[in-house]
Amino acid sequence: MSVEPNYFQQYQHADIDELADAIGELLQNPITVEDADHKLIAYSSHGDSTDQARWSTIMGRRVPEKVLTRLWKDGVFQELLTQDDPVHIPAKDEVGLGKRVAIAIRRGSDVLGYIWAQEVNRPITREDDEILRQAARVAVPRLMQRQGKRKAEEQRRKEFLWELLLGNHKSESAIRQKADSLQMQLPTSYLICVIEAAGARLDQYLYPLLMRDKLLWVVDGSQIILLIGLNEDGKKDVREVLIRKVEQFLADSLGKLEAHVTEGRQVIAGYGLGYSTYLEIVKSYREALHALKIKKLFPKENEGIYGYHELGIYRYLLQLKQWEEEQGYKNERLEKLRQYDRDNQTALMETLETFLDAAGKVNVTAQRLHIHINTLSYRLRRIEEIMRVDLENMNQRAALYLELKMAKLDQEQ
Amino acid sequence: MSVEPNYFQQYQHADIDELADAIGELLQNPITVEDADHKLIAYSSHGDSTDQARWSTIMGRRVPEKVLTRLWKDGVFQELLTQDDPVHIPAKDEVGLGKRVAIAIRRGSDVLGYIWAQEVNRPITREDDEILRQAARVAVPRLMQRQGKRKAEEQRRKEFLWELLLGNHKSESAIRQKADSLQMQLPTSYLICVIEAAGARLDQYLYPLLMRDKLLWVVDGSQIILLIGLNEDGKKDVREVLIRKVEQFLADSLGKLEAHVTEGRQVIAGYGLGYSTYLEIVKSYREALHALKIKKLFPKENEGIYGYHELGIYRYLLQLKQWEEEQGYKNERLEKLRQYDRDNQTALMETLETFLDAAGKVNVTAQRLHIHINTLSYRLRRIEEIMRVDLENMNQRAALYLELKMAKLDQEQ
DNA sequence: CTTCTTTTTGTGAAAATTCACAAACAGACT
DNA sequence: AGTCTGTTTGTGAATTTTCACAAAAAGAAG
Repeated sequence: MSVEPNYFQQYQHADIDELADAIGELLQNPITVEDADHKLIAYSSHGDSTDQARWSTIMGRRVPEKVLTRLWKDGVFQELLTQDDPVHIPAKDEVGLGKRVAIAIRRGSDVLGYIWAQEVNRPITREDDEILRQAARVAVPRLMQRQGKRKAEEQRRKEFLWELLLGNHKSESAIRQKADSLQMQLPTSYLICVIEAAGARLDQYLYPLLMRDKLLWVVDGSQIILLIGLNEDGKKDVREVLIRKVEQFLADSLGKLEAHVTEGRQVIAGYGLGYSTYLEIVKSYREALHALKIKKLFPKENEGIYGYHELGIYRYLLQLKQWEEEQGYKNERLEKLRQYDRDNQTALMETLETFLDAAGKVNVTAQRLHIHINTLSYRLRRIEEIMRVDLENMNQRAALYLELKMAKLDQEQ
Repeated sequence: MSVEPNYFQQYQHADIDELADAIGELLQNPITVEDADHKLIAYSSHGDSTDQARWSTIMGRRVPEKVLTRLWKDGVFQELLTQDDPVHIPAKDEVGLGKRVAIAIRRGSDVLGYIWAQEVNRPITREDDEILRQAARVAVPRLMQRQGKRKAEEQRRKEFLWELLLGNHKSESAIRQKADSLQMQLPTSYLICVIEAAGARLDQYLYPLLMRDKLLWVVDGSQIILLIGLNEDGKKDVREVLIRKVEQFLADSLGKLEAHVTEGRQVIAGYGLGYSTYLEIVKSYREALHALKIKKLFPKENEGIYGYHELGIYRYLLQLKQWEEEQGYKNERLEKLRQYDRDNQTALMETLETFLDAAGKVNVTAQRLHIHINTLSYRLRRIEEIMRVDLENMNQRAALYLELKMAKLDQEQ
């Protein structure tokens, strides 16, 4: 293996624009340098032939939204954010983007910006990768200064989010003012989503997602807390559709995440209701945490469910349980059935739970239990006798359902 | 109408035994005088021919339990307690009771005791009634002295019960001691039952019941609070059977009471769980009151239900409602359905409630609503669309059921 | 081993549920 | 008046549930 030359030795202390020109000379192609927020930082002056995307970027001092969206969609940024090597990108004519190569400028796990090299004068091959790698390294100190400010601001924003989550602010207008002073534009509507992973570094894992949607987020131990905006354009219907869209999106990506990361460790997520005033962020946060807690306690029962409002009776369960304990209420019916099961080595409790879970449908229940329908019918009659309940009565059935799930709380945990 | 003679003019200040003899002389039959607790107070010395019942009463200084039970069963005491006239009682040979006439000795609404006149030497006719009426009046002062003591004791017992109900005692042994000092034998197990009637004088109405079972009771405004004993003879099974018996009895008599007294005013009743230690009497009382409260709020839903343990989900409802309010949770689903009903003049809410109440049975629901089954099926599909719920899912169904009943709380009240 | 109780499975007929499809009706809007 | 939408009712067939009755299997108790 040959020793690679040090392409940018004389540019260690050069201006960032000079660096762009130098890369452009080496690759014989137009170069653009952006920060992590895709704001233009420098560009090579040499190139005369360029594409629509680069032209718009330079004129607007930022990469057009349309282009960014497309690149996120195609997974280009996901690649850039997770690897050190340059990424070769085919042309995307619909958004006026010619063929090019890009590399992330990174320091540790932080991405400070990107270098883009367009392919117009000559193709950029794998041999050129080292040039870009070195260029990315050399660009780091230059971007650090900018990043420093951004980081500090980011930090202050995160602190502000914590204040909001903990309910430290007492007036909506004060919140708006502080948000303005931090140059944050709070979404008109929002919800809080909390994701928890036992050992994984979630923020790293979620980086593409966080960057793409410019989400406001903070980390708390093994949890990451996201503020997700629901910007309503106008009518109420729109807002509802939007919420549902976000819910859909969350359910999708959280589902994927769960499936993806489950290499030994567990990922759980939950989100609260959507609100419009930021005094209520405390509620959304509390709701998200509650959903998370319930999902930990009843993983199977709440598979595919993330929203607090979707929890159904589980939303009440902990509260009810606590209340029962305070009152010192002892539920004899369930205990009697459990005792019967122990004495006779039967499975009436399981039968009852399956039956209730199946909303009283006998064939479903029998199938799930792998028993004959008449066996089920016999068992149900037996259960009614032993517990003295009427399973046809909705009040009793619902109460039993609640009691059963409550009982599982101290049984399994 | 002829003026009745004053039969007992010279006995106004005579001894109670002399009075018994005097009545015996007038009626030419054996006489027995008892207090309200059926303890023997006096008897005529004249008679030589007597029956088994009277003999046992005199020898035991109290009317045998067997005889009392029979007389309660046959409604004799109910008559005696509620009317001023003598009651003519046919012979009840099975308990060794010959034909006789009895009258209550009463002062105001209080029954102080009874005069019994056996019919052996000559029949006692309607003409003799006035003799017994006057005798009962003359006997009053004599019984008052005894009654005075009894009343004071009764008063102290009632005060003690109040102390128990309010949880003023901190140790079980202290409770037992005080009970002993008041010569009360507390049942080994018990439960608290509360009956409420708007305007009626319940204690008067329940007098026969209270007297018969020697229940401990206190009055609180329009409520009467009963301590009902569950004396278990031995095994656990027995206790359970006993509790069920008492429940049956309560349900029966309370049902009758409700049906009977509903001349404009409402009678409601509820009872708590059965306990064995008297520190827990507070719980049973609170439970009884809670059952009462729920029955007021949901009279139809809890018709024929009196026990706290039978309330099902209603047991949780108030607590949950309060929690929801504290959390500031707004239920949008139900509101949406209500709005739809308003906008389109439909009855989806009623349909949903009926469906849930019928435990998801379509034919029952359709019948109750007087609609075609397909209409119901259409409406249910509509409800699922509008509310975005899956009525087949037990969790959602139960949650909806709870929410619906909770919503009724602030809707109707 | 027999007897008794409890549990499981089977059969068959009546009743209820589900589903697809269609006709009729009412109200709102053009 | 015609159209559209939402609602109600009807029909019929496949499927499911309910109920009564009975036979078999398993385990405990004598």
